[in-house]
Amino acid sequence: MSRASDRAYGAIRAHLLSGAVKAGEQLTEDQLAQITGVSRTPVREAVRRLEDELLLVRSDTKRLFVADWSRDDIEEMFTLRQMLECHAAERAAERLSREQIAALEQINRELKAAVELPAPDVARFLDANRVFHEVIIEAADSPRLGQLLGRLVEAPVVLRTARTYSQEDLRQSARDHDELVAAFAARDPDWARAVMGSHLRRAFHTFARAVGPAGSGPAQEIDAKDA
Amino acid sequence: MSRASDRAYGAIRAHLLSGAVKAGEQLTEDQLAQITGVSRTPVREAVRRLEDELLLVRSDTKRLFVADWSRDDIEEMFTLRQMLECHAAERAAERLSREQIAALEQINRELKAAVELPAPDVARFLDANRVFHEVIIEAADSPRLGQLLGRLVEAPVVLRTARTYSQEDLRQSARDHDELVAAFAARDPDWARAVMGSHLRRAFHTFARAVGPAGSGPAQEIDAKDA
DNA sequence: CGCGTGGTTATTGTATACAAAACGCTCCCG
DNA sequence: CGGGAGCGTTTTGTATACAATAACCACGCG
Repeated sequence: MSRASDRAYGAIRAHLLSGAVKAGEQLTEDQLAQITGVSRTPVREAVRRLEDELLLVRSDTKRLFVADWSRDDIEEMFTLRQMLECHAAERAAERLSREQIAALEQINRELKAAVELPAPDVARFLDANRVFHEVIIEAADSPRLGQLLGRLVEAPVVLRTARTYSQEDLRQSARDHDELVAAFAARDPDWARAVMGSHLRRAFHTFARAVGPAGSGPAQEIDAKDA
Repeated sequence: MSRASDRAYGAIRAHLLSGAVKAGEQLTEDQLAQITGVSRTPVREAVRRLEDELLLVRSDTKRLFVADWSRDDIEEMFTLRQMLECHAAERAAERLSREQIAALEQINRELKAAVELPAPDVARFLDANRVFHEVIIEAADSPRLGQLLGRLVEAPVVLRTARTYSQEDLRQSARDHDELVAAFAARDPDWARAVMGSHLRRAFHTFARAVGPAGSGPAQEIDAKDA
């Protein structure tokens, strides 16, 4: 995409995930323009993308806030993601080339390496994890499916709560990926779907544990007052 | 939303669906600004929304074109919509109030009236149909689900091929809606899901029939040359 | 003392001018 | 005759100034 609006997007996204701003906090386009070093025009474009990804939300009167995800919001997101990504895994099982399957194995080796260093490197883990899932979605060969999933996987919680992963959580993810690869190699769509389903559902519970039991967690109030 | 960008969105959308422009044709922001009577700034915002809804697409070098849906694109869209809207129907069956179910009955009466006039009034039919589905999605109480479905149902084919509906097609839709209402009244999520599934899958075949057999239909080439 | 009301400031929305990039054409060279 | 480099034109991207709207605050009235 365009240079300035892309830089703005990346900079704002990094700023949000860095934890420098609290959920529910108000932001202004001017602030973001200063932070990113570009004018408000590309900032507005970047902000629209981040709104689509639900990292930012607007109040009823157009004021801009950092999104605040409740536990129910997270569950809803994972449910939708599971529905779509199981479908993707099914299609991928029928379409992945041998080379792509080999690539997935390689990516998962990298992922395991990130888990097993003296201490797990969560950033590297997340990166490999993201690429792994992207390859599958790509192989599903359904552009709109990819577009819809793009929205969901950008959820803020993913990075925010990353550090609450235990090493055992990470290891289990790697094992899930291994089994996914096995399902792909066997060209078994049902198997792939099932593994993806449990993989994502477990991921939800890992996140949910960090946020708290059902019914708790931040409330998504955007009254423009409680900023 | 904002006044000018909203007017631009509506005007451009109407312009696209009016058939005044051919699929695959190139558009420029200036043209659209003239048509809509606002400056390029709100036009660009409107265009971004229409890109999200896949009514417009951009070439790899940012040129803007009217989207051209192949038969496979349409099938993909319906498959995703079916996946998501079946889920919505399931949730709605557990959540619809008596008042909402009564409202659905009323909407479907309106829909039947549109079908049975001396000649069917397709515009009225589509309007009632849209409202009917919106009520269900609303009742599903899943904001992101609604957001995702919003993308899909805006597909250009819906209005473009509307006139290819036979009266019998419309009557069958009305019967499907009746059965959905029955499933909701019975509070039976499985029933609701199943009816919604067949309803949408049949709708796909109705559309596909208009476009032609598998493998045919426009190709989604966006090489910026064939405009 | 509560609460609406007017004015003031902060924030978002729009228009316009300019910059950057891409397309298409011509012309030149092999 | 084909291909590619250069240049003018078209189209998109960005900055800035201004307009419209919403929040805030203080004041006065009941």
